[in-house]
Amino acid sequence: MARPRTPLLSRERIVTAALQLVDAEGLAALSTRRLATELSVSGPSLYNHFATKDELLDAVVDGVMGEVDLSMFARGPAGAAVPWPEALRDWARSYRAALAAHPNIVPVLAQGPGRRPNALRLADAVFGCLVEAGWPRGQATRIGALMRYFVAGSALASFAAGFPEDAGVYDATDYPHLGEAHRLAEHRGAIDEGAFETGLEALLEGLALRYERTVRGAGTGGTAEATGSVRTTGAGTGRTAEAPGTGRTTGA
Amino acid sequence: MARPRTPLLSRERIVTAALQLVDAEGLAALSTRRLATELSVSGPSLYNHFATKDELLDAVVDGVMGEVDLSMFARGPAGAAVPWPEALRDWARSYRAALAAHPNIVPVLAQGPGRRPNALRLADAVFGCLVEAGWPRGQATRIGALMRYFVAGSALASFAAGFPEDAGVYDATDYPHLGEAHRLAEHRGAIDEGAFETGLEALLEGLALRYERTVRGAGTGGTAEATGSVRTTGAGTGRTAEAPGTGRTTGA
DNA sequence: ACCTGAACACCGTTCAAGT
DNA sequence: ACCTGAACACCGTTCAAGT
Repeated sequence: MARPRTPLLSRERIVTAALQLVDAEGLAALSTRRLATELSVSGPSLYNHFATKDELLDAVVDGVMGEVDLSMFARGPAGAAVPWPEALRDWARSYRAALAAHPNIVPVLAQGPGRRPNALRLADAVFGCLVEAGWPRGQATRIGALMRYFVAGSALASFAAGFPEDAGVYDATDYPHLGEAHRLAEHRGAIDEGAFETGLEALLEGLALRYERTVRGAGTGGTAEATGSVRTTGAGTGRTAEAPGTGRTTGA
Repeated sequence: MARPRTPLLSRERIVTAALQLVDAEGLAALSTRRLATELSVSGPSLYNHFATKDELLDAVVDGVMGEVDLSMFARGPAGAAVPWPEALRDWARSYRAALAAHPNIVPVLAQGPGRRPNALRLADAVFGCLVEAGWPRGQATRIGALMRYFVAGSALASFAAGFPEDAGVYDATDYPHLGEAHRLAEHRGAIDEGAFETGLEALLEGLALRYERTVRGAGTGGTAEATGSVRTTGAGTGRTAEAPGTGRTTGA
Protein backbone atom coordinates (compact mmCIF):
# COMPACT_ATOMS: atom_id res chain seq x y z
CA MET A 1 0.00 0.00 0.00
CA ALA A 2 1.56 3.19 1.34
CA ARG A 3 0.63 6.32 -0.64
CA PRO A 4 -2.02 5.71 -3.32
CA ARG A 5 -2.21 7.72 -6.55
CA THR A 6 -5.41 9.37 -5.45
CA PRO A 7 -5.77 10.14 -1.70
CA LEU A 8 -8.01 7.78 0.26
CA LEU A 9 -9.06 10.45 2.74
CA SER A 10 -9.99 14.11 2.88
CA ARG A 11 -10.96 16.37 5.80
CA GLU A 12 -14.49 16.44 4.49
CA ARG A 13 -14.84 12.67 4.25
CA ILE A 14 -13.43 12.27 7.75
CA VAL A 15 -15.74 14.91 9.25
CA THR A 16 -18.81 13.39 7.61
CA ALA A 17 -17.99 9.91 8.85
CA ALA A 18 -17.24 11.23 12.35
CA LEU A 19 -20.59 13.00 12.61
CA GLN A 20 -22.40 9.90 11.39
CA LEU A 21 -20.63 7.82 14.02
CA VAL A 22 -21.43 10.28 16.82
CA ASP A 23 -25.06 10.52 15.74
CA ALA A 24 -25.46 6.78 15.54
CA GLU A 25 -23.53 5.60 18.57
CA GLY A 26 -22.67 8.60 20.73
CA LEU A 27 -19.61 10.64 21.50
CA ALA A 28 -17.93 7.76 23.31
CA ALA A 29 -17.96 5.67 20.13
CA LEU A 30 -15.85 8.24 18.31
CA SER A 31 -12.32 6.93 18.63
CA THR A 32 -9.66 7.56 16.05
CA ARG A 33 -9.21 3.85 15.55
CA ARG A 34 -12.88 3.10 15.19
CA LEU A 35 -13.34 6.02 12.80
CA ALA A 36 -10.38 4.85 10.74
CA THR A 37 -11.91 1.37 10.50
CA GLU A 38 -15.16 2.93 9.33
CA LEU A 39 -13.16 4.67 6.58
CA SER A 40 -11.29 1.44 5.68
CA VAL A 41 -7.99 2.94 6.67
CA SER A 42 -5.47 2.43 9.46
CA GLY A 43 -5.65 4.51 12.66
CA PRO A 44 -2.69 6.85 12.23
CA SER A 45 -3.80 7.87 8.72
CA LEU A 46 -6.13 10.44 10.21
CA TYR A 47 -3.14 12.38 11.51
CA ASN A 48 -2.27 13.36 7.98
CA HIS A 49 -5.42 15.50 7.95
CA PHE A 50 -5.93 16.58 11.57
CA ALA A 51 -3.24 17.27 14.14
CA THR A 52 -5.29 15.87 17.03
CA LYS A 53 -8.66 14.33 17.74
CA ASP A 54 -9.73 17.65 19.27
CA GLU A 55 -9.07 19.46 16.01
CA LEU A 56 -11.22 16.89 14.24
CA LEU A 57 -14.01 17.36 16.78
CA ASP A 58 -13.81 21.11 16.26
CA ALA A 59 -14.38 20.64 12.55
CA VAL A 60 -17.36 18.38 13.19
CA VAL A 61 -18.87 20.93 15.57
CA ASP A 62 -18.39 23.86 13.23
CA GLY A 63 -19.98 21.89 10.45
CA VAL A 64 -23.13 21.60 12.54
CA MET A 65 -23.01 25.30 13.39
CA GLY A 66 -22.82 26.04 9.69
CA GLU A 67 -26.31 24.61 9.26
CA VAL A 68 -27.84 27.35 11.39
CA ASP A 69 -29.75 29.92 9.34
CA LEU A 70 -28.55 33.49 9.92
CA SER A 71 -30.35 35.13 7.01
CA MET A 72 -32.91 36.80 9.31
CA PHE A 73 -30.15 39.07 10.58
CA ALA A 74 -29.31 40.40 7.13
CA ARG A 75 -30.87 43.65 5.95
CA GLY A 76 -33.42 43.59 3.19
CA PRO A 77 -32.92 45.32 -0.18
CA ALA A 78 -34.03 48.71 1.18
CA GLY A 79 -31.82 48.37 4.24
CA ALA A 80 -34.79 47.31 6.33
CA ALA A 81 -34.06 44.96 9.25
CA VAL A 82 -36.39 42.28 10.61
CA PRO A 83 -37.63 43.39 14.06
CA TRP A 84 -35.38 41.87 16.72
CA PRO A 85 -37.99 39.66 18.42
CA GLU A 86 -38.97 38.03 15.12
CA ALA A 87 -35.36 37.59 14.09
CA LEU A 88 -34.47 36.08 17.45
CA ARG A 89 -37.39 33.67 17.29
CA ASP A 90 -36.60 32.43 13.78
CA TRP A 91 -32.94 32.11 14.59
CA ALA A 92 -33.58 30.21 17.83
CA ARG A 93 -35.76 27.70 16.00
CA SER A 94 -33.16 27.15 13.31
CA TYR A 95 -30.41 26.89 15.93
CA ARG A 96 -32.34 24.33 17.93
CA ALA A 97 -33.19 22.32 14.82
CA ALA A 98 -29.52 22.12 13.85
CA LEU A 99 -28.45 20.99 17.32
CA ALA A 100 -31.38 18.67 17.93
CA ALA A 101 -30.43 16.81 14.75
CA HIS A 102 -27.10 15.95 16.43
CA PRO A 103 -27.77 15.87 20.19
CA ASN A 104 -24.68 13.82 21.02
CA ILE A 105 -22.37 16.58 19.89
CA VAL A 106 -24.07 19.36 21.86
CA PRO A 107 -21.91 19.03 25.01
CA VAL A 108 -18.86 19.81 22.88
CA LEU A 109 -20.56 22.54 20.90
CA ALA A 110 -21.88 24.27 24.01
CA GLN A 111 -18.36 25.01 25.25
CA GLY A 112 -18.44 28.26 23.33
CA PRO A 113 -17.36 29.48 19.90
CA GLY A 114 -13.63 29.18 20.47
CA ARG A 115 -11.96 29.89 17.15
CA ARG A 116 -14.61 28.20 15.02
CA PRO A 117 -15.65 30.52 12.18
CA ASN A 118 -19.30 29.48 11.94
CA ALA A 119 -19.78 29.86 15.69
CA LEU A 120 -18.17 33.30 15.63
CA ARG A 121 -20.29 34.37 12.67
CA LEU A 122 -23.37 33.36 14.62
CA ALA A 123 -22.36 35.31 17.73
CA ASP A 124 -21.54 38.32 15.58
CA ALA A 125 -24.91 38.27 13.81
CA VAL A 126 -26.97 37.99 17.00
CA PHE A 127 -25.03 40.70 18.82
CA GLY A 128 -25.14 43.02 15.82
CA CYS A 129 -28.91 42.63 15.43
CA LEU A 130 -29.54 43.49 19.07
CA VAL A 131 -27.21 46.49 19.16
CA GLU A 132 -28.69 47.91 15.99
CA ALA A 133 -32.15 47.50 17.50
CA GLY A 134 -31.06 49.84 20.26
CA TRP A 135 -30.15 47.42 23.04
CA PRO A 136 -27.17 48.67 25.06
CA ARG A 137 -24.08 46.57 24.39
CA GLY A 138 -24.01 45.05 27.87
CA GLN A 139 -27.62 43.96 27.54
CA ALA A 140 -27.05 42.63 24.03
CA THR A 141 -24.20 40.48 25.35
CA ARG A 142 -26.43 39.03 28.03
CA ILE A 143 -29.30 38.35 25.68
CA GLY A 144 -27.00 36.51 23.29
CA ALA A 145 -25.78 34.45 26.22
CA LEU A 146 -29.18 33.62 27.67
CA MET A 147 -30.58 32.63 24.31
CA ARG A 148 -27.67 30.27 23.89
CA TYR A 149 -28.27 28.86 27.37
CA PHE A 150 -31.85 28.06 26.49
CA VAL A 151 -31.22 26.60 23.05
CA ALA A 152 -28.21 24.55 24.12
CA GLY A 153 -30.07 23.27 27.17
CA SER A 154 -33.05 22.29 25.06
CA ALA A 155 -30.91 20.37 22.58
CA LEU A 156 -28.49 18.83 25.08
CA ALA A 157 -30.79 15.99 25.95
CA SER A 158 -34.44 15.13 25.79
CA PHE A 159 -36.18 16.11 29.00
CA ALA A 160 -38.88 13.54 28.46
CA ALA A 161 -36.53 10.70 27.55
CA GLY A 162 -34.63 11.26 30.79
CA PHE A 163 -37.42 9.59 32.74
CA PRO A 164 -37.28 5.77 32.72
CA GLU A 165 -40.28 4.04 31.14
CA ASP A 166 -40.27 1.52 33.98
CA ALA A 167 -43.26 2.54 36.13
CA GLY A 168 -41.69 0.81 39.14
CA VAL A 169 -39.19 3.67 39.47
CA TYR A 170 -41.85 6.14 40.59
CA ASP A 171 -42.71 5.06 44.13
CA ALA A 172 -45.79 7.05 45.17
CA THR A 173 -44.44 7.67 48.68
CA ASP A 174 -41.14 9.11 47.47
CA TYR A 175 -42.48 10.95 44.42
CA PRO A 176 -46.18 11.72 44.94
CA HIS A 177 -46.55 13.68 41.68
CA LEU A 178 -44.68 11.43 39.25
CA GLY A 179 -47.35 8.76 38.87
CA GLU A 180 -47.51 9.25 35.10
CA ALA A 181 -43.85 9.98 34.50
CA HIS A 182 -43.20 6.55 32.96
CA ARG A 183 -45.24 7.69 29.96
CA LEU A 184 -43.06 10.73 29.26
CA ALA A 185 -40.50 8.99 27.08
CA GLU A 186 -43.17 7.78 24.70
CA HIS A 187 -44.17 11.38 23.89
CA ARG A 188 -40.66 12.77 23.96
CA GLY A 189 -40.71 14.57 20.63
CA ALA A 190 -43.91 16.50 21.26
CA ILE A 191 -43.03 17.31 24.88
CA ASP A 192 -39.56 18.59 24.10
CA GLU A 193 -40.82 20.69 21.22
CA GLY A 194 -43.72 22.05 23.27
CA ALA A 195 -41.37 22.96 26.11
CA PHE A 196 -39.02 24.70 23.71
CA GLU A 197 -41.79 26.73 22.07
CA THR A 198 -43.34 27.65 25.42
CA GLY A 199 -40.00 28.76 26.79
CA LEU A 200 -39.08 30.66 23.66
CA GLU A 201 -42.33 32.64 23.71
CA ALA A 202 -42.02 33.38 27.43
CA LEU A 203 -38.42 34.52 26.96
CA LEU A 204 -39.27 36.80 24.04
CA GLU A 205 -42.30 38.30 25.79
CA GLY A 206 -40.26 38.93 28.91
CA LEU A 207 -37.48 40.54 26.88
CA ALA A 208 -40.01 42.70 25.02
CA LEU A 209 -41.21 44.04 28.37
CA ARG A 210 -37.66 44.82 29.35
CA TYR A 211 -37.06 46.52 26.03
CA GLU A 212 -39.98 48.83 26.60
CA ARG A 213 -38.82 49.67 30.10
CA THR A 214 -35.15 50.21 29.42
CA VAL A 215 -34.64 51.02 25.73
CA ARG A 216 -37.74 52.68 24.34
CA GLY A 217 -38.59 54.11 27.78
CA ALA A 218 -35.09 55.54 28.08
CA GLY A 219 -35.54 57.64 24.97
CA THR A 220 -32.88 56.22 22.66
CA GLY A 221 -35.70 55.48 20.29
CA GLY A 222 -34.43 52.21 18.90
CA THR A 223 -31.79 53.73 16.65
CA ALA A 224 -28.32 52.37 16.17
CA GLU A 225 -26.93 54.93 18.62
CA ALA A 226 -27.15 53.03 21.87
CA THR A 227 -25.82 54.93 24.85
CA GLY A 228 -24.59 51.94 26.79
CA SER A 229 -26.21 53.21 29.97
CA VAL A 230 -29.30 51.45 31.18
CA ARG A 231 -31.89 53.50 33.02
CA THR A 232 -33.64 50.90 35.12
CA THR A 233 -36.81 52.90 35.42
CA GLY A 234 -38.43 53.08 38.80
CA ALA A 235 -41.54 51.69 37.16
CA GLY A 236 -39.96 48.24 36.98
CA THR A 237 -40.86 45.31 39.18
CA GLY A 238 -37.90 45.89 41.45
CA ARG A 239 -36.37 42.62 40.30
CA THR A 240 -34.61 43.89 37.23
CA ALA A 241 -31.51 45.17 39.03
CA GLU A 242 -28.30 44.93 37.02
CA ALA A 243 -25.67 42.43 37.98
CA PRO A 244 -22.73 44.22 39.59
CA GLY A 245 -20.03 45.42 37.27
CA THR A 246 -21.73 44.58 34.00
CA GLY A 247 -23.40 47.90 33.34
CA ARG A 248 -21.21 48.86 30.44
CA THR A 249 -18.71 46.11 29.97
CA THR A 250 -17.44 44.67 26.73
CA GLY A 251 -19.15 43.98 23.45
CA ALA A 252 -20.41 40.70 22.03
CA MET B 1 -1.74 -6.36 51.70
CA ALA B 2 -5.00 -7.95 50.52
CA ARG B 3 -7.92 -7.21 52.80
CA PRO B 4 -7.11 -4.79 55.64
CA ARG B 5 -8.82 -4.93 59.07
CA THR B 6 -10.60 -1.68 58.40
CA PRO B 7 -11.69 -1.01 54.79
CA LEU B 8 -9.55 1.45 52.86
CA LEU B 9 -12.45 2.66 50.72
CA SER B 10 -16.11 3.53 51.00
CA ARG B 11 -18.61 4.70 48.38
CA GLU B 12 -18.62 8.10 50.00
CA ARG B 13 -14.85 8.50 49.96
CA ILE B 14 -14.73 7.43 46.31
CA VAL B 15 -17.52 9.81 45.28
CA THR B 16 -15.89 12.73 47.06
CA ALA B 17 -12.52 12.11 45.43
CA ALA B 18 -14.15 11.65 42.02
CA LEU B 19 -15.96 14.97 42.22
CA GLN B 20 -12.78 16.73 43.32
CA LEU B 21 -10.94 15.24 40.36
CA VAL B 22 -13.65 16.25 37.88
CA ASP B 23 -13.83 19.76 39.31
CA ALA B 24 -10.08 20.21 39.21
CA GLU B 25 -9.17 18.56 35.90
CA GLY B 26 -12.34 17.87 33.96
CA LEU B 27 -14.42 14.86 33.09
CA ALA B 28 -11.70 13.39 30.89
CA ALA B 29 -9.33 13.17 33.86
CA LEU B 30 -11.69 10.86 35.71
CA SER B 31 -10.37 7.41 34.94
CA THR B 32 -10.75 4.52 37.32
CA ARG B 33 -7.00 4.07 37.44
CA ARG B 34 -6.27 7.74 38.06
CA LEU B 35 -8.96 7.92 40.73
CA ALA B 36 -7.58 4.81 42.41
CA THR B 37 -4.12 6.36 42.48
CA GLU B 38 -5.60 9.47 44.07
CA LEU B 39 -7.07 7.21 46.77
CA SER B 40 -3.76 5.32 47.21
CA VAL B 41 -5.26 2.09 46.06
CA SER B 42 -5.02 -0.16 43.01
CA GLY B 43 -7.36 0.26 40.05
CA PRO B 44 -9.63 -2.76 40.41
CA SER B 45 -10.35 -1.98 44.08
CA LEU B 46 -13.07 0.43 43.05
CA TYR B 47 -15.07 -2.48 41.64
CA ASN B 48 -15.74 -3.70 45.16
CA HIS B 49 -17.89 -0.59 45.67
CA PHE B 50 -19.29 0.22 42.22
CA ALA B 51 -20.20 -2.24 39.48
CA THR B 52 -19.09 0.10 36.69
CA LYS B 53 -17.65 3.54 36.16
CA ASP B 54 -21.10 4.69 35.03
CA GLU B 55 -22.60 3.69 38.38
CA LEU B 56 -19.90 5.72 40.09
CA LEU B 57 -20.63 8.73 37.86
CA ASP B 58 -24.32 8.40 38.70
CA ALA B 59 -23.51 8.65 42.39
CA VAL B 60 -21.34 11.73 41.82
CA VAL B 61 -24.12 13.40 39.84
CA ASP B 62 -26.81 12.65 42.38
CA GLY B 63 -24.61 14.03 45.10
CA VAL B 64 -24.54 17.36 43.30
CA MET B 65 -28.31 17.25 42.76
CA GLY B 66 -28.71 16.72 46.49
CA GLU B 67 -27.26 20.16 47.10
CA VAL B 68 -30.21 21.85 45.37
CA ASP B 69 -32.59 23.53 47.80
CA LEU B 70 -36.19 22.32 47.43
CA SER B 71 -37.57 23.83 50.64
CA MET B 72 -39.45 26.55 48.74
CA PHE B 73 -41.82 23.88 47.42
CA ALA B 74 -42.82 22.71 50.90
CA ARG B 75 -45.97 24.08 52.51
CA GLY B 76 -45.67 26.40 55.47
CA PRO B 77 -47.08 25.56 58.93
CA ALA B 78 -50.61 26.72 58.01
CA GLY B 79 -50.50 24.79 54.74
CA ALA B 80 -49.66 27.95 52.82
CA ALA B 81 -47.60 27.56 49.66
CA VAL B 82 -45.07 30.03 48.26
CA PRO B 83 -46.48 31.57 45.03
CA TRP B 84 -45.21 29.59 42.07
CA PRO B 85 -43.18 32.39 40.42
CA GLU B 86 -41.28 33.09 43.64
CA ALA B 87 -40.71 29.40 44.29
CA LEU B 88 -39.50 28.83 40.74
CA ARG B 89 -37.12 31.78 40.95
CA ASP B 90 -35.56 30.70 44.25
CA TRP B 91 -35.27 27.13 43.08
CA ALA B 92 -33.69 28.10 39.76
CA ARG B 93 -31.04 30.13 41.55
CA SER B 94 -30.22 27.32 43.94
CA TYR B 95 -30.19 24.82 41.07
CA ARG B 96 -27.84 26.97 39.02
CA ALA B 97 -25.55 27.57 42.00
CA ALA B 98 -25.24 23.83 42.60
CA LEU B 99 -24.42 23.10 38.96
CA ALA B 100 -22.17 26.11 38.43
CA ALA B 101 -20.05 24.91 41.33
CA HIS B 102 -19.32 21.77 39.29
CA PRO B 103 -19.57 22.76 35.62
CA ASN B 104 -17.56 19.81 34.33
CA ILE B 105 -20.20 17.35 35.49
CA VAL B 106 -23.16 19.18 33.92
CA PRO B 107 -23.10 17.31 30.58
CA VAL B 108 -23.64 14.06 32.49
CA LEU B 109 -26.21 15.53 34.84
CA ALA B 110 -28.21 17.09 32.04
CA GLN B 111 -29.02 13.70 30.55
CA GLY B 112 -32.11 13.54 32.76
CA PRO B 113 -33.01 12.14 36.17
CA GLY B 114 -32.72 8.48 35.22
CA ARG B 115 -33.11 6.49 38.43
CA ARG B 116 -31.26 8.96 40.64
CA PRO B 117 -33.33 9.71 43.75
CA ASN B 118 -32.31 13.34 44.23
CA ALA B 119 -33.02 14.16 40.59
CA LEU B 120 -36.43 12.48 40.80
CA ARG B 121 -37.25 14.32 44.04
CA LEU B 122 -36.44 17.58 42.30
CA ALA B 123 -38.65 16.81 39.29
CA ASP B 124 -41.45 15.76 41.63
CA ALA B 125 -41.27 18.95 43.68
CA VAL B 126 -41.30 21.30 40.68
CA PHE B 127 -44.14 19.48 38.94
CA GLY B 128 -46.17 19.28 42.16
CA CYS B 129 -45.78 23.00 42.82
CA LEU B 130 -46.98 23.95 39.35
CA VAL B 131 -49.96 21.58 39.32
CA GLU B 132 -51.10 22.76 42.73
CA ALA B 133 -50.86 26.34 41.51
CA GLY B 134 -53.42 25.46 38.87
CA TRP B 135 -51.25 24.82 35.83
CA PRO B 136 -52.65 22.02 33.66
CA ARG B 137 -50.49 18.92 33.86
CA GLY B 138 -49.28 19.19 30.27
CA GLN B 139 -48.20 22.78 30.81
CA ALA B 140 -46.55 21.94 34.13
CA THR B 141 -44.52 19.25 32.36
CA ARG B 142 -43.32 21.72 29.77
CA ILE B 143 -42.46 24.39 32.31
CA GLY B 144 -40.40 21.91 34.31
CA ALA B 145 -38.60 21.01 31.11
CA LEU B 146 -37.96 24.53 29.90
CA MET B 147 -36.65 25.64 33.27
CA ARG B 148 -34.24 22.75 33.22
CA TYR B 149 -33.17 23.68 29.69
CA PHE B 150 -32.31 27.18 30.82
CA VAL B 151 -30.54 26.27 34.04
CA ALA B 152 -28.58 23.41 32.51
CA GLY B 153 -27.60 25.56 29.56
CA SER B 154 -26.44 28.36 31.83
CA ALA B 155 -24.29 26.02 33.92
CA LEU B 156 -22.96 23.86 31.07
CA ALA B 157 -20.24 26.28 30.18
CA SER B 158 -19.42 29.92 30.60
CA PHE B 159 -20.69 31.92 27.64
CA ALA B 160 -18.10 34.61 28.21
CA ALA B 161 -15.18 32.24 28.64
CA GLY B 162 -16.02 30.61 25.30
CA PHE B 163 -14.55 33.61 23.47
CA PRO B 164 -10.74 33.53 23.13
CA GLU B 165 -8.91 36.40 24.82
CA ASP B 166 -6.66 36.69 21.78
CA ALA B 167 -7.90 39.86 20.02
CA GLY B 168 -6.44 38.60 16.75
CA VAL B 169 -9.29 36.10 16.42
CA TYR B 170 -11.86 38.79 15.77
CA ASP B 171 -11.14 39.98 12.25
CA ALA B 172 -13.22 43.11 11.68
CA THR B 173 -14.14 42.07 8.15
CA ASP B 174 -15.45 38.65 9.16
CA TYR B 175 -17.01 39.69 12.47
CA PRO B 176 -17.86 43.39 12.37
CA HIS B 177 -19.52 43.44 15.81
CA LEU B 178 -17.06 41.41 17.84
CA GLY B 179 -14.38 44.05 18.24
CA GLU B 180 -14.52 43.88 22.01
CA ALA B 181 -15.14 40.15 22.33
CA HIS B 182 -11.61 39.46 23.49
CA ARG B 183 -12.48 41.18 26.76
CA LEU B 184 -15.42 38.90 27.54
CA ALA B 185 -13.46 36.18 29.31
CA GLU B 186 -12.08 38.65 31.82
CA HIS B 187 -15.61 39.51 33.04
CA ARG B 188 -16.95 36.00 32.76
CA GLY B 189 -18.44 35.70 36.23
CA ALA B 190 -20.44 38.92 36.07
CA ILE B 191 -21.57 38.37 32.48
CA ASP B 192 -22.75 34.82 33.05
CA GLU B 193 -24.59 35.77 36.21
CA GLY B 194 -26.15 38.83 34.57
CA ALA B 195 -27.29 36.73 31.62
CA PHE B 196 -28.78 34.14 33.93
CA GLU B 197 -30.68 36.72 35.99
CA THR B 198 -31.93 38.55 32.91
CA GLY B 199 -33.12 35.33 31.33
CA LEU B 200 -34.72 34.09 34.54
CA GLU B 201 -36.74 37.29 34.95
CA ALA B 202 -37.79 37.30 31.31
CA LEU B 203 -38.86 33.67 31.53
CA LEU B 204 -40.87 34.21 34.72
CA GLU B 205 -42.54 37.34 33.39
CA GLY B 206 -43.43 35.59 30.15
CA LEU B 207 -44.83 32.61 32.07
CA ALA B 208 -46.84 34.92 34.33
CA LEU B 209 -48.49 36.40 31.24
CA ARG B 210 -49.32 32.93 30.00
CA TYR B 211 -50.71 32.01 33.41
CA GLU B 212 -53.09 34.93 33.31
CA ARG B 213 -54.22 34.05 29.81
CA THR B 214 -54.66 30.31 30.20
CA VAL B 215 -55.12 29.48 33.88
CA ARG B 216 -56.71 32.42 35.68
CA GLY B 217 -58.44 33.50 32.50
CA ALA B 218 -59.85 30.00 32.00
CA GLY B 219 -61.66 30.13 35.33
CA THR B 220 -60.03 27.29 37.23
CA GLY B 221 -59.12 29.85 39.86
CA GLY B 222 -55.75 28.50 40.85
CA THR B 223 -57.04 25.51 42.85
CA ALA B 224 -55.53 22.04 42.74
CA GLU B 225 -58.29 20.87 40.40
CA ALA B 226 -56.71 21.58 37.05
CA THR B 227 -58.80 20.53 34.10
CA GLY B 228 -55.96 19.67 31.79
CA SER B 229 -57.55 21.60 28.95
CA VAL B 230 -55.91 24.84 27.89
CA ARG B 231 -58.13 27.55 26.47
CA THR B 232 -55.77 29.54 24.31
CA THR B 233 -57.81 32.70 24.49
CA GLY B 234 -58.32 34.66 21.32
CA ALA B 235 -56.81 37.62 23.14
CA GLY B 236 -53.34 36.05 22.91
CA THR B 237 -50.59 37.19 20.60
CA GLY B 238 -51.36 34.47 18.13
CA ARG B 239 -48.00 32.91 18.84
CA THR B 240 -48.97 30.82 21.83
CA ALA B 241 -50.41 27.92 19.87
CA GLU B 242 -49.90 24.53 21.47
CA ALA B 243 -47.45 22.07 19.98
CA PRO B 244 -49.32 19.26 18.26
CA GLY B 245 -50.32 16.35 20.41
CA THR B 246 -49.23 17.74 23.75
CA GLY B 247 -52.51 19.24 24.84
CA ARG B 248 -53.19 16.74 27.58
CA THR B 249 -50.35 14.29 27.64
CA THR B 250 -48.72 12.68 30.63
CA GLY B 251 -47.75 14.03 34.00
CA ALA B 252 -44.38 15.16 35.36
C1' DA C 1 -15.59 -8.90 52.48
C1' DC C 2 -12.06 -6.28 50.36
C1' DC C 3 -7.75 -5.68 48.40
C1' DT C 4 -3.88 -7.22 44.97
C1' DG C 5 -1.34 -8.12 40.35
C1' DA C 6 -1.84 -10.08 35.86
C1' DA C 7 -4.33 -10.04 31.79
C1' DC C 8 -7.62 -8.66 27.84
C1' DA C 9 -9.30 -5.64 24.53
C1' DC C 10 -9.31 -1.21 23.95
C1' DC C 11 -7.56 4.09 23.66
C1' DG C 12 -4.60 8.74 21.36
C1' DT C 13 -0.43 9.65 19.38
C1' DT C 14 4.47 9.23 17.52
C1' DC C 15 7.58 7.59 14.30
C1' DA C 16 10.31 5.19 10.99
C1' DA C 17 9.43 3.04 6.76
C1' DG C 18 7.38 2.68 2.31
C1' DT C 19 5.89 4.76 -2.43
C1' DA D 1 2.26 13.87 0.22
C1' DC D 2 -0.11 10.16 2.26
C1' DC D 3 -0.51 5.70 3.90
C1' DT D 4 1.38 1.60 6.81
C1' DG D 5 2.71 -1.34 11.07
C1' DA D 6 5.07 -1.19 15.39
C1' DA D 7 5.38 0.93 19.64
C1' DC D 8 4.33 3.85 23.95
C1' DA D 9 1.59 5.13 27.69
C1' DC D 10 -2.74 5.00 28.65
C1' DC D 11 -7.98 3.14 29.26
C1' DG D 12 -12.34 -0.09 31.70
C1' DT D 13 -13.02 -4.42 33.38
C1' DT D 14 -12.39 -9.46 34.73
C1' DC D 15 -10.46 -12.82 37.47
C1' DA D 16 -7.77 -15.80 40.33
C1' DA D 17 -5.28 -15.27 44.43
C1' DG D 18 -4.58 -13.61 48.97
C1' DT D 19 -6.33 -12.64 53.99
